[in-house]
Amino acid sequence: MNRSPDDIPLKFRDCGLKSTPQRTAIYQALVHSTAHPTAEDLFAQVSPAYPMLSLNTVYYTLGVLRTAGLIQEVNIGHDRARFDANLSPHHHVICLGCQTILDVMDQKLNRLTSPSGLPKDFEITNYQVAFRGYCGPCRQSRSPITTSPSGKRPVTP
Amino acid sequence: MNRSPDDIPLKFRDCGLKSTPQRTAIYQALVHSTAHPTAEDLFAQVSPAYPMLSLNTVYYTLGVLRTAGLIQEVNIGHDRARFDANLSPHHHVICLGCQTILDVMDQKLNRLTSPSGLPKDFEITNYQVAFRGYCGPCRQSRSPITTSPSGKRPVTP
DNA sequence: TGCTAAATAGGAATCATTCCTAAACAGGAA
DNA sequence: TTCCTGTTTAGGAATGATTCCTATTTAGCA
Repeated sequence: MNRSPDDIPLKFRDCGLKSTPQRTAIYQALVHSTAHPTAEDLFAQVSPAYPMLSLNTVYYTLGVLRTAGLIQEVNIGHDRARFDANLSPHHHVICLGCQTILDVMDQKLNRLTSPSGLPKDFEITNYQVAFRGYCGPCRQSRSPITTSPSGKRPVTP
Repeated sequence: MNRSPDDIPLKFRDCGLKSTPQRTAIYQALVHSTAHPTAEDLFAQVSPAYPMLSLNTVYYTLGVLRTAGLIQEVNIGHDRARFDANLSPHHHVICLGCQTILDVMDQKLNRLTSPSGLPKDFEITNYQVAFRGYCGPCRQSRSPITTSPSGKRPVTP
């Protein structure tokens, strides 16, 4: 029996989730994106095909998918949640200018050893490296730094 | 001339910031904490000494200090911002149970090389490793996993 | 000592996210 | 196939962190 990795309804059933058109569309949009979209982004993307779709449903669905382990939440700031259907071990590069998130699949980074000086009973389940900086276009338009208190600024660790 | 690292008004002036009692108290509270407090935490901590203090001022002050490079914002989720006055290169261990953040000063982690497969013109200014898992107490009270859609769950990278 | 721009406090506004609820629906049982 | 039941959906309202607006106060310089 041949189960394609793109058979989303099947994947849902494997996780004990009901398969609905909305749910499938939302998950599919996320799987086909590398942009780490927000709930609103996904809503905008799926809405045309499902005019009755509610943003609520997007949030609910993302919660269900995350709980099922089919997607993960990526945080680059505290402002809004972004999501990623890429479950293979990977890390992120974040542009502080345009907030773009790029995936980094670098095997070296997947072999970091547990850090020293940790409480003995702390159990690490996973880790992620977040590289921050500026992409080409943002580097250029960055000369006149507007230093408003609200403006984000890079701080070297 | 001897300038103590604890002379906060002096440090403020060095950064071109005015020194006010509220600002000093907020910064001092953050410097003396390793708990990565939220704005509200700091407000609660400083409030008793400054009953007229407004939460607004805490937010404004944190923005100013961040822009000045005296503190950094730490994000463990998108829910609320947490702050850190520890500017030496370090990383974080986050308990997914109680949301505690521990500092990790591990020299090995400060020598990661730039990841492969990055656009040539991307300029990395800093990076941070976030280890996630469960501290001792939270490991114990975790056996019956309540899998509600809203509940956070670890996802191995 | 006076001036001026920055800082403060308070209230209102914003916006992502969650909560609540009734109607619609998927998937198993009969 | 049809029925039943628990899940999912949509919409509206609520929540809560953060920001905006503004008048008053204050730090630090001339």
